[in-house]
Amino acid sequence: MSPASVKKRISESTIHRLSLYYRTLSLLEKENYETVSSKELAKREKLTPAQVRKDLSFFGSFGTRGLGYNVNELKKKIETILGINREWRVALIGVGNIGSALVSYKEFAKQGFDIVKLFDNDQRKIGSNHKGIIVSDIKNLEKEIQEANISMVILAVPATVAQYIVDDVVKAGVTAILNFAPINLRVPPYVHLRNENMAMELEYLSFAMVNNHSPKKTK
Amino acid sequence: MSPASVKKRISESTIHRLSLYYRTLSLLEKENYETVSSKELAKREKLTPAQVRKDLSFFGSFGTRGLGYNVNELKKKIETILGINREWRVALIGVGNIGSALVSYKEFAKQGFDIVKLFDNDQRKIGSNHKGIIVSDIKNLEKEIQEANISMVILAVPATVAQYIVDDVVKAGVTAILNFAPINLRVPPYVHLRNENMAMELEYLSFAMVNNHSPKKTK
DNA sequence: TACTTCTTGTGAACCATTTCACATGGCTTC
DNA sequence: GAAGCCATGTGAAATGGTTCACAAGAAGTA
Ligand SMILES: NC(=O)c1ccc[n+]([C@@H]2O[C@H](COP(=O)([O-])OP(=O)(O)OC[C@H]3O[C@@H](n4cnc5c(N)ncnc54)[C@H](O)[C@@H]3O)[C@@H](O)[C@H]2O)c1
Ligand SMILES: NC(=O)c1ccc[n+]([C@@H]2O[C@H](COP(=O)([O-])OP(=O)(O)OC[C@H]3O[C@@H](n4cnc5c(N)ncnc54)[C@H](O)[C@@H]3O)[C@@H](O)[C@H]2O)c1
Repeated sequence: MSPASVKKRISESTIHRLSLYYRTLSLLEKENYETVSSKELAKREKLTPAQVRKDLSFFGSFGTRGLGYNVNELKKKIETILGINREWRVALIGVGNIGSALVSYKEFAKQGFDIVKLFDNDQRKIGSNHKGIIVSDIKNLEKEIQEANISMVILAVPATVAQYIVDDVVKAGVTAILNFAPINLRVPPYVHLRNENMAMELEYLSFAMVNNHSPKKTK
Repeated sequence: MSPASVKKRISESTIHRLSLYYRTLSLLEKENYETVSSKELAKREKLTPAQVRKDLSFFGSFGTRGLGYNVNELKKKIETILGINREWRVALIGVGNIGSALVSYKEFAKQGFDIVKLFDNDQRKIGSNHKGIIVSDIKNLEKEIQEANISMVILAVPATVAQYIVDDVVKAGVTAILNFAPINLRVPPYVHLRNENMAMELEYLSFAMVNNHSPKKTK
């Protein structure tokens, strides 16, 4: 048993798998499963039961020997671990092709990621209404981010301007950024940055095809 | 020296890093760099020089001792390794929010990923024109995929129908799929499947914020 | 209560990836 | 053409992640 207070380095893979478990547990809940074993969970994710148990064991012991895990209980535990048992106030910057798609996506809000602010620099877009949110002028970024109590930013602007905007976003006090621009952004060490890079996934597929690379897992 | 013919298990991380090197080499080329050292490349990717050299060494020896790598030459080598020195004919299924964004994205074509077919089942979308491509009826999927010589599919349909469509796509002979639906798809072992899951990245950020998790690298 | 069955939680073993460290060899200068 | 410099390429060591294997606990049965 390792309580949450004990600092241990949790690997990126473990966190990603927790996301997968979470999604599957939501499904199992809908299918009215009461309990689930590491074996069953593993089967659904194409992992080993030991992997599932080890992942969970980093955060505590949530199961019952001989029985498995209570679906609803484990789901709530993972929500707490991932920090999605709360609202995250998110701003989206760059209401273009990909930005608009993301605003329309309702699943984010269901998981606690509430897009409450939109920013752009295009006069035709500023003031327009997207899913009930009025697009703000990027000029007011710092002020409005602070007023709206934003803690995460989704960045969907052209790569050429991404670094400038990130600098402003960091100045405004935001410490978590999901970036869609295909560029290496510089941020201070205390800022959490993730890059979403679709071209990279296509390139991986291309490599796999050319080399007949048998994949072990799908990310 | 390990020639391309020698089969060796290359890790997913290595392939992803090759994508990063590729992007940086393209930039360096524009900045008129003639050569680049593993040190410089590593600095730009926030990796170690040894990591860069080891990654490349799996595929051959492309550098010159004392000098570094020729930028243009290495870029071409990586293009060959990744299999992006050719055209991939891609079909996109589901011309909704995210699908439309992807069709408009010109960078894919620049890297050899040519979206040449669109499919949907919505009568209002079938027959409409997106960036010069007429949306086809999903009913004709198999026939049109084969006629158009498609080898990759981008799937941007609701999770509820994704498995049915994947089954048809596989039947049509496609062996590479990039899936945006948040669901575990079943495919035969010879089909390459990658999942793009944005919620997972937000959840990672959430975890990192809550746990003050210092990231080592950004994916 | 004793016995069987089932599945967790976890050190230890195993395997993969990253980093180290240095011999090697090309390039330049004198 | 010898010497010095520099950065590659790569075995070996170190680190990190996954799987094994089993003790132990919970539930059901008799
Ligand atoms: N569209 C895709 O499918 C796709 C796929 C992968 C990556 N991306 C990346 O995502 C980013 C956005 O792509 P897109 O296709 O949505 O582009 P887009 O041009 O449609 O949208 C960019 C938006 O950013 C806004 N913008 C530009 N400069 C700005 C500034 N200084 N401040 C505020 N807003 C500004 C523009 O007005 C526009 O609304 C790009 O970096 C692109 O490379 C897009
Ligand atoms: N929009 C986003 O930002 C976003 C983010 C992450 C993941 N996703 C995922 O991407 C997928 C698409 O999302 P979206 O927001 O673009 O949804 P959407 O509803 O806008 O688009 C889905 C498209 O698929 C088409 N479709 C539905 N059933 C079909 C069928 N049987 N055959 C062919 N076409 C069919 C619809 O007509 C529609 O055009 C979903 O699985 C969603 O969960 C979307």
